[in-house]
Amino acid sequence: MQFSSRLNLASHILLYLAAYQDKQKVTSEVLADTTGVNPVNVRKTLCLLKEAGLVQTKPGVGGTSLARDPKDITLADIFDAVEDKGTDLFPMHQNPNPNCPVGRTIKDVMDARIKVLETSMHQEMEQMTLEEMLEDMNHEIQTQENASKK
Amino acid sequence: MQFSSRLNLASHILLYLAAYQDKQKVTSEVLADTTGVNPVNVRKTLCLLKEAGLVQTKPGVGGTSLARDPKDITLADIFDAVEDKGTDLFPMHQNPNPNCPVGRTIKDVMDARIKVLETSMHQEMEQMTLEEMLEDMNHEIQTQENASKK
DNA sequence: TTAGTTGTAGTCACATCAACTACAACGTAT
DNA sequence: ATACGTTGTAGTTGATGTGACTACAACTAA
Repeated sequence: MQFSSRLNLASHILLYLAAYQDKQKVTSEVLADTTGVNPVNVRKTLCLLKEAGLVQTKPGVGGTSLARDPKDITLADIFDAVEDKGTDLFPMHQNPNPNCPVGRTIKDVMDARIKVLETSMHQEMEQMTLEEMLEDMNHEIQTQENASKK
Repeated sequence: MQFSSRLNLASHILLYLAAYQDKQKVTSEVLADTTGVNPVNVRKTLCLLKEAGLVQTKPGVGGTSLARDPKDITLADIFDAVEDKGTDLFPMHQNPNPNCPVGRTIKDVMDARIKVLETSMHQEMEQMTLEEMLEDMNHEIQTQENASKK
């Protein structure tokens, strides 16, 4: 019915890094605090981001930082890093009847269309950079601060 | 991580109806046979399709038929009928820290982007009609038959 | 009244997810 | 050298969702 919350979690982590990595050491404990997610799960997600070349971590000493400039990280990169590419977005029911013409061809008919949907969604995500998201976030924070001053 | 198989199941059912409803009485047993899915679950999906005004069923006597012309049924109609519109495609992690500027704003930043993705996918689905899918399927069946004759 | 069907409640097994415990491996500071 | 804080990872637990299935009331035509 839906994806895991990992895309949102990973985006949260990367935005936090973009905003704070120069000001403090960002450990999995720190990220667990801002995200409200268990530090172990933070580390699991960090592993996926590291494998995808989006962050660097320092074993032993601790701390994580972005491996690329925020303008060179897109939501598609994050999606590909944390979502399992092997599983279909819309899974087929398992045993369509091969003796029925419809049962025999349904998979091909649906797969072609689902692929279009996935490609379209992926292309949209490629247009969304972390830098842009950071700007949006800062603007949002400004708006909130101004509102609370009044 | 993924949707249920209901979109594929519902599409299978509607394609079967489009192909066979004039030739035979299509009961949930018949649909269970072509889809390989339990008749009870077929009926549950049929209920959703009926509520959405895509099919008609005859209680007592039995049998299901399309309530609209295949060219007036899109994949978006089917999606809306069987997928729960209340739940988000990408759920947010539950407890982002409200005392952290990033935790406070992450939901707004992500929601805006996810909405773009969902809208884009929905618009693609609106372009895909059942009639078109039926043509594709018939073409596929033809291809298979020609291949097996040789 | 009988037969076949729909509509729906409820159980079961299984898979996935996220929280969590536990601990080995690592690197720095003292 | 060793103590400390951290990462990386295995494994358990509880919650949730899915699909197969049983059971049965309600319905309609013959």
